[in-house]
Amino acid sequence: MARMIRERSDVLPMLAEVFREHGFEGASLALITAATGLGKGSLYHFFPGGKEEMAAAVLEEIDGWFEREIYAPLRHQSDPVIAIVITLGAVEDYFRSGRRVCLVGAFALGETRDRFKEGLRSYFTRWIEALVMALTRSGRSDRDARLLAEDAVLSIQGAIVLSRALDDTGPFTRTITRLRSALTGSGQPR
Amino acid sequence: MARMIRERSDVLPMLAEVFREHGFEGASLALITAATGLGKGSLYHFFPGGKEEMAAAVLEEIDGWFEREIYAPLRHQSDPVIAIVITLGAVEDYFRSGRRVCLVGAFALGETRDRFKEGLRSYFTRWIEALVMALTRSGRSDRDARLLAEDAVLSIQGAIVLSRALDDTGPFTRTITRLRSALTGSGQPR
DNA sequence: GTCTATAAAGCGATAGAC
DNA sequence: GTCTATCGCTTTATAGAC
Repeated sequence: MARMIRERSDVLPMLAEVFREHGFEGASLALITAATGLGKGSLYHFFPGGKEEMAAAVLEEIDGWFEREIYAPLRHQSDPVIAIVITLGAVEDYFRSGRRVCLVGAFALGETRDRFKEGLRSYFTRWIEALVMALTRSGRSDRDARLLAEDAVLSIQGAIVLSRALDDTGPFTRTITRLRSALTGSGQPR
Repeated sequence: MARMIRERSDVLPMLAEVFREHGFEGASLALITAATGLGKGSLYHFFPGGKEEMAAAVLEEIDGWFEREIYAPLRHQSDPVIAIVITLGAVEDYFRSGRRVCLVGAFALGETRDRFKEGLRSYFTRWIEALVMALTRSGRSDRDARLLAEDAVLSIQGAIVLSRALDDTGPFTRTITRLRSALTGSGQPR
């Protein structure tokens, strides 16, 4: 009977999954209480601002995860090529090879875009900037690094869309493979 | 006073825009009546199946547009390279350089995915197959054509996501530029 | 074919007991 | 901190007048 939830952060992963699967509008309080096991009372105790605060908290946690697991290694790990390969693998796991939606990307397509504007912009620009840093450290020109980084981030988003539409992880895994070679090679063809 | 709407197809473009801007769940009948100027009575007269039938009809119209303007030229136009360049331009216009969401892509991310499963799959596979046909006709190997086509379609989807998140058409237009060169070149670097 | 009125259900959010 | 009960509003959908 003892509820295992003492902190807000304990429910964030479950919350995130509901938003990912149903979107912001689709994630009803009914679905959220079912997924978290928490009544509305508890939910509003942790998130007085309601659904909007829940979604904002989820975005913040996602942001923290990417900062820690992806951006920081890309920026600071001594060998930038190793950092690229490792974080590409982490991204593949995180998105379950395209089976799992990127909440930030999904929010960018919906009317949620304006509501969480700054969070979305920051998530993508910091990802791109971290990649640019790794790529320039690995010897690329600024211009090359920038184009490559933007293409990598957008390709991952598109790969999720396509893999989900086709219900096939192929597009996502092939994209990761292509990026591994494109980002670590010295600029040759695919 | 004379209402200008005599056929179902007259409302489809307005309907499509509402679904694009608000998603399936977010597109309430209230928003739809406002956007189309039609009362619920008329709406249910044209679409007895309600919102689901409206969305299905919109998807079908989108499918028809792409079949006509994109897939058919890629498959049959005498010069495949010209077909690629022309359809890339049409795609750029259609998505307003990334300002306009791809409804099919957005549906693939949401819970709408299962509801419209066949439509989504068909839209993307036919796009990819048509591109494969143009690329092989232009002299690519089957393997090359397939990888290139999948990458092109998914890059366009990702470019929309990123352009919307950053509120900047740059990623989208750069992606079209990159694809123009990657799909019409003979396989060199970017 | 279009409208208004209305039904029935679900929504997010709040209050208050415990 | 968690629950249930409830409010007020919006939702989809239907009925029936015109």
